[in-house]
Amino acid sequence: MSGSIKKSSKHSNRRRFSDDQIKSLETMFETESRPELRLKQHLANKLGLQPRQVAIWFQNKRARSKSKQIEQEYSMLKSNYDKLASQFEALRKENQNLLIQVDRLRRLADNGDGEEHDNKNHITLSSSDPRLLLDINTQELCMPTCSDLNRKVGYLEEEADVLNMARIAEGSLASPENGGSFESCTFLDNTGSGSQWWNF
DNA sequence: TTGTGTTTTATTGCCTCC
DNA sequence: GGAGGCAATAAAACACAA
Repeated sequence: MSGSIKKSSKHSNRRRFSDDQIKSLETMFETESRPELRLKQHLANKLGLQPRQVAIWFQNKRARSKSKQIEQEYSMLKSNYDKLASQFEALRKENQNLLIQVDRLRRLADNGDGEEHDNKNHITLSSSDPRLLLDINTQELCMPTCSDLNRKVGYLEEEADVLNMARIAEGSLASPENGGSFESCTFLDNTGSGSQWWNF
């Protein structure tokens, strides 16, 4: 009871600082946020305030400044987080679409429907490109093995013979360095696991 | 005018440093 | 142990919509 009255009387002569006082305090705060006692006393004399009031003003100002800084850091972190979240979402959707495609291809492979089986483990993704194989078990793209390509090469050789015959008929043979040569394929550098099918 | 939310000044209690 | 800083809080002053 008496406490509140006492407190009330304590604050009875409180006044807000004038604009000039605030301006001077702000200016000083910019150069020194924790001024020494002597500087605070000098500032108090200059502004007609108690040194204690100046000390408290700097204390409160530091608190305000700190919370403002925390607010700014928070909004920056939130903005970064939002960016990452949207990137993650885009990647997630892309991954989902790819999984759907893999699933579709696997079903086609299971049905033997349109896709060509090179052996029990692989299907070709493109009838025009024998290098693209999908491993049915791991769902990963992989390099063809010897057995994968044996029949494919035979098929292409037959096709090439037919073309050559046609060109001979037209009087123009294809140059040896042109077209269809497996040796020119850059992906050979990446083959591993003993798939040295290019020795054929 | 008044109720309500925000800002500013001031107090209190605790902690650290010398 | 005293001085000074900080966090939490009180309360006065202020802004503003209804």
